[in-house]
Amino acid sequence: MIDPKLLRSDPEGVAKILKRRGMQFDWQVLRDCEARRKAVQQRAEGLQAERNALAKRVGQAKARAEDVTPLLAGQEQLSRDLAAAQQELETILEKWRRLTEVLPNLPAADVPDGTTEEDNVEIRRVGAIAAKDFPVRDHVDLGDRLGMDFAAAARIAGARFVVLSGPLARLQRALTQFMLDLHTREHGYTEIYVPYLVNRDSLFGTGQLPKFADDLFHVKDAGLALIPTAEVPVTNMVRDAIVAGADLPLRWVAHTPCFRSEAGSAGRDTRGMIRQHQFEKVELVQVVEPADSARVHEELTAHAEEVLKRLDLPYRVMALCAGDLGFASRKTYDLEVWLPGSGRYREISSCSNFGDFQARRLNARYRQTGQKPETVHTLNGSGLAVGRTLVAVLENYQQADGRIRVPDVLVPYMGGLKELVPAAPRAS
RNA sequence: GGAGAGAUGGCCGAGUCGGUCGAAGGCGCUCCCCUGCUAAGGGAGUAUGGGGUCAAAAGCUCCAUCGAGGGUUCGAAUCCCUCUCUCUCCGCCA
Repeated sequence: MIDPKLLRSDPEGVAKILKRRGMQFDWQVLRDCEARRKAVQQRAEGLQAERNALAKRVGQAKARAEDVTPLLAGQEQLSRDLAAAQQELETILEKWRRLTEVLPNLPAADVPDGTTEEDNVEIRRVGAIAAKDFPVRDHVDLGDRLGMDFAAAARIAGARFVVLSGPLARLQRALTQFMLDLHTREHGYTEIYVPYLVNRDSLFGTGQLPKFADDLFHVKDAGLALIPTAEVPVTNMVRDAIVAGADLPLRWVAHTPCFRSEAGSAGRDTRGMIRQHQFEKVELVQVVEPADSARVHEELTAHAEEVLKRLDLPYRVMALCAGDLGFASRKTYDLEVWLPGSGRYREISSCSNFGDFQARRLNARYRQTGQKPETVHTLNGSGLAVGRTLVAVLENYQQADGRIRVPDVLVPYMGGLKELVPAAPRAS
């Protein structure tokens, strides 16, 4: 939610900033709506004050056992006027909500200009891409005899699911454990376990609703949806709360499955584990004081990068341009890992500073002792998307014979196993 | 799933037959006094959001909010309805 005070006082200025996202919106409608709101609210509140004063006089008269009928004369008209004014005000407020809750966050000043992915700016590249002296395979080919089974998943559930078995299942668990341990032991995050089904208010708070309902799996009977990311339940920890200033920053790390309908991406990334309806993710969330959020955004990104560094996976950091920013974000860095199988970098983490945008929708505040409550800032980032990390490990650690070397940091998590060995080709 | 009880300010908790209740009291917190330090004590203050006034802040003032939504009424924390959540007992169960 954009600060309503800003929206009311300078809708044109807001429209100008949102234009950087490639977004046109009719700010004059907002301005007119606001002008009417002010007039009607004043009228409605004036009538309410009148009614309250009358009720008070009636009460006092009754207490003195006086006849109250003369006082009640004319109140019918008042009731009708009041009801009409309130009705009108409600209509205007509803319109205001409808117009403003779909407005995305304002990009930070240092977000690069641009309209599409193509305009994102590479900030840095880390890790050398190892030259292979054999034909590289992608994770689907490699996984085929390691326990990656898309056919079984299709039978069980449908397209865009996968079954992992044996060492691959364990590798996924190892990656998860490694990430959780790194963030809890070295980066100061508290591990948190949360619901995987969330209600409408939670989805509204983080910005998935009302605009992006189609991206979710809904459990209609229960009025709930499967989480598309742990960001939703974790960030909602502070919804409708006033946190003590001394308790900030809040830092949480959660491992959850994520569920996405991928409506609108039919035909895209249909091969392999890159784009699934269900995938595992380790998510970092921070709730901080406004003055800290820009710095924390850099730190949180570094925390996610550290996972890639320790896995020795080559990656680059991209600053998203204004046109490519997510709905709720004021600034985002994407981490893209090198995938030899497709010869390109692929997003494996997205680290965003939401400023006060989510916090406003969530009504999430903090209070310094003796001060007024103030809106917090929220941030999050994948640390990392586990499924895609698994893909990256397979493709970057493959050997000429199809074996996968286990990254050093994962060996303890694999019970000492140093190599994944493909099963012999099936005799058929 | 069955039966019952409840939801009030940062926390606990009172609200009588609906009337001057944004709400007693306590705890906590803030400031001041007292005190060699600590402990104890005395005093004052202490919900949130919005509108108006103001250059702005302070102040003043108005409106809303006693789980949420609707209703009855001149007037609802108090009465009625629906929903959500919590608790107790029984049943079932990972």
